[in-house]
Amino acid sequence: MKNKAPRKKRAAVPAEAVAGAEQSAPDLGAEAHRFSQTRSARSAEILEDYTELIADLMEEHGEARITDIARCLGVTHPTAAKAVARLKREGLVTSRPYRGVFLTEAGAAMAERVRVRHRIVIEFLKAIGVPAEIAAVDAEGIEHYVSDATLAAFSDFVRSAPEV
Amino acid sequence: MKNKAPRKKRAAVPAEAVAGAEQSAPDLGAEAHRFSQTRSARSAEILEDYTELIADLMEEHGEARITDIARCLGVTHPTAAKAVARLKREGLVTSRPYRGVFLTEAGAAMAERVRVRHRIVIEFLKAIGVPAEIAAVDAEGIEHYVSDATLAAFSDFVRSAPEV
DNA sequence: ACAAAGATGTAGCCTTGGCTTCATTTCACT
DNA sequence: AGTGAAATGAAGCCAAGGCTACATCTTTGT
Repeated sequence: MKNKAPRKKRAAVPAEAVAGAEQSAPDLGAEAHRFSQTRSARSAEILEDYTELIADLMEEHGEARITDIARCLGVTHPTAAKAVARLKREGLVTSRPYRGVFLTEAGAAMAERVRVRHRIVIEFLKAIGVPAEIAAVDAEGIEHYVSDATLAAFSDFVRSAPEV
Repeated sequence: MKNKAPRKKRAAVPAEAVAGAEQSAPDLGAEAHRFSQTRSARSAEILEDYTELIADLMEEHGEARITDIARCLGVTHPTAAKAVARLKREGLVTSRPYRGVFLTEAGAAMAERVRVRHRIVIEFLKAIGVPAEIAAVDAEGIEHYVSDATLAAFSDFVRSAPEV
């Protein structure tokens, strides 16, 4: 074994002197930690999108079919099927061969959370003057990265400023 | 060839009756299109993160080293190296073996755009009452999904409401 | 000058999210 | 009831972003 423990020599970058220089946390990795969180959110994005969509489809038709899911998301059906398999592994949905997809309790709970968040983000964007169509697109990406604190701020804003 | 052209029978879901039912566009795929855009943004996220970070590091030390990049992002060095290789392929950076990484003009331009956007998003979040540390984390994810229109709205808001 | 430490490179593996192609099952309709 | 279209499944490919392990180059320090 050669390089195991992290050492530092040379012009080791302080890591606080970078990018988020407004923070004073002296621990190496304040930066890194932030990005880690973002990475986690990133991997949850797709799960959330599928879950939300499946909830919508179930509400509309009582079931969500792979083909519909795929069409709504703009992907091919094998892609949707693979994602559903993953959702199943994670315990968010159930499905039987050649049958539709259904949310489990956990899945329904997640869908509800996601839907609420989604709605708030869209309303908020419109409230600050973003055109509805653009708000719809942006919200699709933004929603996955909005923390509870930020969501609360969005919500407060919408409530306190009905028109802008 | 069997299933080639898309046909529809049975209970084909209208695709507008779902999720974003606020739009009236009758073309199949209004939904899908929105998600496609989000997917594009998703794949650009990492490029933007790296580019921005490299700009910061270059500003601080005149060069960006793989190890520093990796540490700041909280990934291992081979991961950073692979990403840099991709950035290089895309013409955003240059590098020579065992030497640092440098932004090309295109890379510097992207970094500048990203930095401006990043700053606006953070200022905006703080302006609506999100605590600074949380704003920093959320901005890291949100920034990649903010359209020009939304960014303008953010910017306007910050200017018109210095304190909240 | 040289040895050790640190930085970089290389190879290979995993997972995920895309895709195409082809096989199989269901379903709607005559 | 039977058939053909549509839906689902299964296999296999690719790129990207992670990782570990190991090899090699540079730099530091004595």
